[in-house]
Amino acid sequence: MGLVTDRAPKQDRSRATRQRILEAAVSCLAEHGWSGSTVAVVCARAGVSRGAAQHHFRTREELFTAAIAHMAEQWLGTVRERARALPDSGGDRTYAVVDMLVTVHTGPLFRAALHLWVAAADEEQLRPGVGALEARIGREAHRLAVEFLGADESVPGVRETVQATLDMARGLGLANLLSDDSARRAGIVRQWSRILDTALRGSVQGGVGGSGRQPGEADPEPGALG
Amino acid sequence: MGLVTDRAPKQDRSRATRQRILEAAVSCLAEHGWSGSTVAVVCARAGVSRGAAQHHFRTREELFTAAIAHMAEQWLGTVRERARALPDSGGDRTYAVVDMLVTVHTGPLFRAALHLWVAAADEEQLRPGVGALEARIGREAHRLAVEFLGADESVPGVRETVQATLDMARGLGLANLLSDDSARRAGIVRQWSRILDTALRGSVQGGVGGSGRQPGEADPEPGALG
DNA sequence: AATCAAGCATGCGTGCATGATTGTTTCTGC
DNA sequence: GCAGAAACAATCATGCACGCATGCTTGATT
Repeated sequence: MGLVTDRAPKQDRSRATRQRILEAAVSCLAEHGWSGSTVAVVCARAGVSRGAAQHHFRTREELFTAAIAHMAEQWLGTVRERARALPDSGGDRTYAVVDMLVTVHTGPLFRAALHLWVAAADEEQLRPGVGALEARIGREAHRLAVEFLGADESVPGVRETVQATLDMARGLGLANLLSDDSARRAGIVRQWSRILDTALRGSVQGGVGGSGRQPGEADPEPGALG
Repeated sequence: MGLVTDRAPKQDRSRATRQRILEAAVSCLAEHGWSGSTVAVVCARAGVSRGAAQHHFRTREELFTAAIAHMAEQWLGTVRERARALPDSGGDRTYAVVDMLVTVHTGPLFRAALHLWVAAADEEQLRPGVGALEARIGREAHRLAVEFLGADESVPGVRETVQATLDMARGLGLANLLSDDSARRAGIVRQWSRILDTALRGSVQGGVGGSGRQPGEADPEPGALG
């Protein structure tokens, strides 16, 4: 048959090392930040040489662009995994959902994404990739939060309430960066879930200005993951 | 009299350039991030040579340590300035306070602090200084929020509600990093100010687990500024 | 078995940021 | 007015990270 037009990656080893490099990149982002995640550091963590990384990704930017997509996959898997452990219904479920949302914003994946996020604010080369990650993760996070909470977005104010919950989770994840914030966080999660439960039941509703948003059309929500 | 033991900075020019370097450092942090804020860049923005900066701050770390303190001063001034424009009372006041808190988390000062914050998660040399900034700003932010909102922290749950508000503001500030998030933010601020107003009036209260915190003893709240 | 290409490792050159050194101007004290 | 120190400027030296170019190893094809 013809030549190697299909670029068949029959070498399983190649894909394996590629995966190792990507996972090492994400880990290094969480542990050493953006500028600290040099290709040499990533390669050292992956246990390969710099030449290997350069074979798979010509430039550093290309490497982390791929790592961003890798992170999105990991995040979706994490959330779906944790979602199975949620209680079926009742007031406990609201707490469980809020706790889960906040928890996935305090893990290593969120740290990595946060580093990328902040770095992308200045490094122009990162903005497109991180922007795509942000958009995708944000939409998914909001969609899953609405689903898990059983919220009715056709009720005015509910959408904003859910968004506020996610933004608070991001804030808590940010607060957990430097020091262990788990003690303070626990109390906030409890209180927030109470307030959220009350708000979603209809006590605190009301149209938000003249927005008049339809349930279907989503405004982009910034994404962050844990 | 004796020699220059008192280190009297009689040279006004010296203090002036020092201030210019510090302000340039903060601005560069907001615009170029941590690793992008090289001393040469800061000096270029300040309009001085690298030697001048090196005269005032021997090392880069020393420069940004001083810049951190400078930021804290600026932040306090900004908040006090904005606080004077708050309405006296009524439901509008809650909205105005929330809006103000969120606004100061979307400005250049918050961007600079955010960059420092994230950088300090990895750069060990930055942690003490940024930790102090975080502690001071966090305490002040919480104290001012309680004061402006007229919240009664002796009521169980109120403290956590205020903290959650600040964490949400931080999350909104983070969301505003890459893209202009003002439209989405406006709706969230409106909705949350409604919920917060209801929560602070006593509808959504309740002890937070077995924390049993006394009103006086503050747990450290992470700081962020705008 | 031989050959060829992909996967991978090693060494080199360039550019940049930091810190240190030296030189020049400006102010202060006697 | 002069000496001395401080403020500031300019240059040098070291280290690091990236990208490239070369060479070795492994697996696939015939």
